[in-house]
Amino acid sequence: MTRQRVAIVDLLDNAADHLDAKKLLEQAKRRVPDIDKTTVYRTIRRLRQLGLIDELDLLHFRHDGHFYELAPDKMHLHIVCTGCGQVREASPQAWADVEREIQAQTGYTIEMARCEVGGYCPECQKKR
Amino acid sequence: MTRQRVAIVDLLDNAADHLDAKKLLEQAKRRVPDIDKTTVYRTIRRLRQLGLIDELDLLHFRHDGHFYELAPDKMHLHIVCTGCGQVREASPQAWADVEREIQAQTGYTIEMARCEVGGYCPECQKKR
DNA sequence: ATAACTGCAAATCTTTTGCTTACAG
DNA sequence: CTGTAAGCAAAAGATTTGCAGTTAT
Repeated sequence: MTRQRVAIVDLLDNAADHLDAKKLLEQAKRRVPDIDKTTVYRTIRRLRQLGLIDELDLLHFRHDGHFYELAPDKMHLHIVCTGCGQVREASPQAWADVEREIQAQTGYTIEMARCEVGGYCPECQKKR
Repeated sequence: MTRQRVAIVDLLDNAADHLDAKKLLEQAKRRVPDIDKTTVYRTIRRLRQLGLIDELDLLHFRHDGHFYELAPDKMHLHIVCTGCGQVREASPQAWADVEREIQAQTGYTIEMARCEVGGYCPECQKKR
């Protein structure tokens, strides 16, 4: 295992918010100053192929690139505040039902799901 | 209303599958041969700002760009077959429940949602 | 040893911007 | 007329590829 990979995985593991490739690179540089963006992208791709991380867009609220997070064992929903851009996650209570219904309706087996919701957080609702 | 806009809106309106900017350009060229990609992108942006079309990624199964569809009145889920890439839509039955639960859980008001699910369609399940 | 991993530069792809000309109301 | 839209070329941002040198096992 190389130092650069350790750094990237570690960052994803301990990230407070969702990271995109640029932030990942910036922060990894603190640990491995010579790390290149290519390595970041290559590592992301591997981890994604292995199913270890998930890719998000967060509704492109900030930019058109992608964000990454360690693949959770349970499906969850990302909710982006259209006012302040803050991202929250809702627990997957309802998801099991949705999944069952989709399977019944379409005959598909569900392997993965990305659900991104936009709305106003309680604070931003007051300001309107 | 310009000819190029009519062409683009018309294509989105009558599209059988989901279109990305490139396909939109190709197909619009049949009607307005000199139309430029810039016009396509600008029109897409306007329509999106007006809330008339929705942007999808379809889990980036084909590429990292975006797909567009006329904004439906009811929320629905896109389900992409991981085997053959075919896209289906599931009706929004379950969505109302999910939405209610998210609102209760987080206090957010929900303005929009994009839900993309990956799995295997019945045909591809047989082939495995 | 040797196969996998890295950095660097250049290429590719999608989308945006600046500017000048053309068109619709 | 007058503002809005179109086309063209060039720029910008995200991601990938080719290649030669380096590192882990």
